[in-house]
Amino acid sequence: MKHAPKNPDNAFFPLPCACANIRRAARAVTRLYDQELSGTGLEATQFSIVMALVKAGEISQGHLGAFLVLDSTTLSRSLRPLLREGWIRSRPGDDRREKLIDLTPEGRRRFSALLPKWEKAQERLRQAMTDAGWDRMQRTLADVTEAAALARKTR
Amino acid sequence: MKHAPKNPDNAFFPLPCACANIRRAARAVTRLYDQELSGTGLEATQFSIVMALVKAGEISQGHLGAFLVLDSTTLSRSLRPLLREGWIRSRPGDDRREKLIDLTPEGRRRFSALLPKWEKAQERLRQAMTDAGWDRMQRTLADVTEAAALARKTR
DNA sequence: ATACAAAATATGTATACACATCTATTACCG
DNA sequence: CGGTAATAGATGTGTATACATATTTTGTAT
Repeated sequence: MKHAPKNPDNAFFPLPCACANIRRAARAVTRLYDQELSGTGLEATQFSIVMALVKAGEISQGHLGAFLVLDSTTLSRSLRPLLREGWIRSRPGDDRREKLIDLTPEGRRRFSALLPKWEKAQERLRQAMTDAGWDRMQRTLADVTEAAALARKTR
Repeated sequence: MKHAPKNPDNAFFPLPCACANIRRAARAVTRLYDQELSGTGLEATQFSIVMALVKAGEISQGHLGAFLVLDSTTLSRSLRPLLREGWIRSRPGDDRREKLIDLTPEGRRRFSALLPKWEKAQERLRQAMTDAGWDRMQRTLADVTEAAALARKTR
């Protein structure tokens, strides 16, 4: 039969460090969403990028990075798989330093097709929390993102 | 003189996706802490690991991973820089499959020495939020970590 | 005692992310 | 207009992270 793992405990003692806590939470949530998105061709990160593009329409790499709080040079490489797999396309802007990113029609279609899987992940998380907890979370994440971005610039 | 960047807007429209939001928030917070920790020899992630070890004392790689919601195999490589730089040490456990991780005395000392920098980061974030917001955040992060871990296993 | 299942970690592979630095382009100032 | 500073993005380098797979060790059923 199966042996019990040595560590059955399931407690996530909060650390005093907000950074440690939020990173840990992000890993936990990412794992859940990735479990659901597995096999769709998109993982959590790229799903986020595509979703942002659905909202934003054609947008420069820099603006996309600013919105996602992602270094724009990081996007240089993060966008590659999406380009390779035909989700997005790019063209130079009027300002020829800029690169404008956009979804392909095919990317838009595929995104719609996998929305149900995303919703399932979202629903699973939601149901593991209270409604109040969920709302608090969304509000808090907006707050802390704003606060951290502000504090960093304020330096 | 300096030209204004084309994108002065500072709004982080929340996305419907909790995963996208928490990952974005984690990036924003990590950047802030890294700014403060810069030059200390530890970045946010490794700081978290060391802090966890301060709390936990000697602990197996697997248990450490469980606590941090980090795949234990990921730790195989994440611990390398800490070993290399003398923050931690390891030895085999009684169960010789296990590897027990512990801080070195030197690591403990260095950690204490850089605590003020960490506190400064924490303080900067805190002051960019309300007290209520801060408390809500800590509670929420505990909630969502627990919920995500639960939901994932429940599958 | 042996055989098989499960656990702990290591390694291969791919993506995620930041910062420093480099290049090309653009903006501004005199 | 010409020179310099600032921006947008690409690339080098190093860490972060997951999962699949391989290896070693341990537990358990017969």
